[in-house]
Amino acid sequence: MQLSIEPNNGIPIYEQLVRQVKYAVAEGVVAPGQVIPSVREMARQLAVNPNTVQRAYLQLQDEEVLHSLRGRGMAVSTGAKRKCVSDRQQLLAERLEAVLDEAIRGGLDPDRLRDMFEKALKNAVRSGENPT
Amino acid sequence: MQLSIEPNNGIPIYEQLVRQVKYAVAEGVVAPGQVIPSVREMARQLAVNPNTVQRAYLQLQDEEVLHSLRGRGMAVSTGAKRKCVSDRQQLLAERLEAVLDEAIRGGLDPDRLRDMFEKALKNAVRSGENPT
Amino acid sequence: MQLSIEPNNGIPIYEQLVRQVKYAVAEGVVAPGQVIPSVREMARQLAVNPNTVQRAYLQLQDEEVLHSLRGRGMAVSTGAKRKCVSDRQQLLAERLEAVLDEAIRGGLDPDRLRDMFEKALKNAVRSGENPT
Amino acid sequence: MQLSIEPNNGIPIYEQLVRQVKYAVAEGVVAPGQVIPSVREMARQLAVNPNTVQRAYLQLQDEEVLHSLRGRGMAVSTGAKRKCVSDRQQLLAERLEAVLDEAIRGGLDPDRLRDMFEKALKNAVRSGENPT
DNA sequence: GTGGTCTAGACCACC
DNA sequence: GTGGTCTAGACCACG
Repeated sequence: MQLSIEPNNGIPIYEQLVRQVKYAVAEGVVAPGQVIPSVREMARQLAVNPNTVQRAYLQLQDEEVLHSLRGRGMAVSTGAKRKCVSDRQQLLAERLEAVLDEAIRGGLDPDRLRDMFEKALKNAVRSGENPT
Repeated sequence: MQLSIEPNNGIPIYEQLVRQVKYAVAEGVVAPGQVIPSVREMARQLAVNPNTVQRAYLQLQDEEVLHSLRGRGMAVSTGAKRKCVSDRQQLLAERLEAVLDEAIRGGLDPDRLRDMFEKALKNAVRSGENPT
Repeated sequence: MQLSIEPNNGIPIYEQLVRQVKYAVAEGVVAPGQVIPSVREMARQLAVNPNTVQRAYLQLQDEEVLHSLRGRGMAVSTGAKRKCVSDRQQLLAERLEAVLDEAIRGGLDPDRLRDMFEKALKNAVRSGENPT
Repeated sequence: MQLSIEPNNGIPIYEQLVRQVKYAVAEGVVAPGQVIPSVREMARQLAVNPNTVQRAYLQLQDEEVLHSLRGRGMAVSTGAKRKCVSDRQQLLAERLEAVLDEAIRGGLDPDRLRDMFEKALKNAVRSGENPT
């Protein structure tokens, strides 16, 4: 599991960690039952404060994506994959709707938005193919 | 010009004000040269601290959307309308692309996204017609 | 006496009036004893609030450049010309020194400043010859 | 980095702070990447309200001289030094020209101004050597 | 009346 | 600890 965080991009680091772990689970990069890197190890790899990693792991535990194996670390929970997949979809839907909602309230019409959507989609796909 | 702010929705009040004034200018609700409500008046209407309104107006002044008429109030600058319209479009495009970018990186395919887009768009339009 | 004020250039309007009247006196455009336009007339000509003109005249009275002739208006005082000439020079010296002082404290060396002075002087002379 | 502010000299405190930080950056007193004193620390040192310091830092952030490191403080941005050096020079040139412009319009001749310049320069240098 | 500045003190999220 | 936001209330200059 290879995570990458961008400090100071506006999104809290712990939040970036939470999302990326969820993505990794949803994509099957880490399978239920599998042990993930320790707080210390992860903090070292990402050059991040251990407190920050701890916070992310705690939140993932609250959301039942991870559970702790006493003395052995944190492991992906059973059922986490299904949960992450549907979470991802719902979160995305909410964010899309929030953006569109503001756009509509801001006076843009749906057809105009569809154009912008297709353009943005093309950019996003391309940048996904040629990661910076 | 009738603004509405939602406290505690995560977006700072002054930022909400900035956006809404820009939208009002973009939509022509207030025309260049026109004087907008005073800091105190706006603060009273929105039940918000005058300093918060002041901060929003100050930022709009920095962005050359407003300018102050000494002793008479703040007025919409010439050229502000064009600026606000293009700003709105660019901001929206960036936000759309950010969401889509993350979606693509998160493993969703374009057709799936198009579906979600249409659904979100329908919701947004409906909530725009029946404002909460 | 032809004055011109620029609203919203940062310098208070009443201050611009004070300076310009002093310049006019220093240059001999208006002579001691001569009556200057009334507050109302001046305010009308410059499209300015009469209170603002009043304030400027009051200050000029305090500085003994003008004095009021009961029922006939304000007139230039005897000795005002000499005073205005020397005031102008002293004010200018102070401002020059303030700028240079900050420049020195800001780390620029005298030779560098001399260059900038000559360049600025050339610009100022040129813009004085071809008034905008 | 040792700043000093003069309350009630007409220039807003936050503006004095902005200028002095820029000077410090231009002079290399603080290098890009370096973390500057926190809002609270600076406020304590200068016996000024933290909000006032905050406002100055915010403006410096808008001008891309500083950027915030979440939870760690404010740091000087890369490229800030070059920017500050050229800003300083341009600002000074503008102010010099403004003063000279008014002097010319006020009827003083260039040679007279050169004399005044040299005298003011001497004073400024001396006061720079024996700081009050 | 207007905008502009400043103080005092509070709460929050983040590291 | 840090920066960021907000409130409350004050004073000033300007028109």
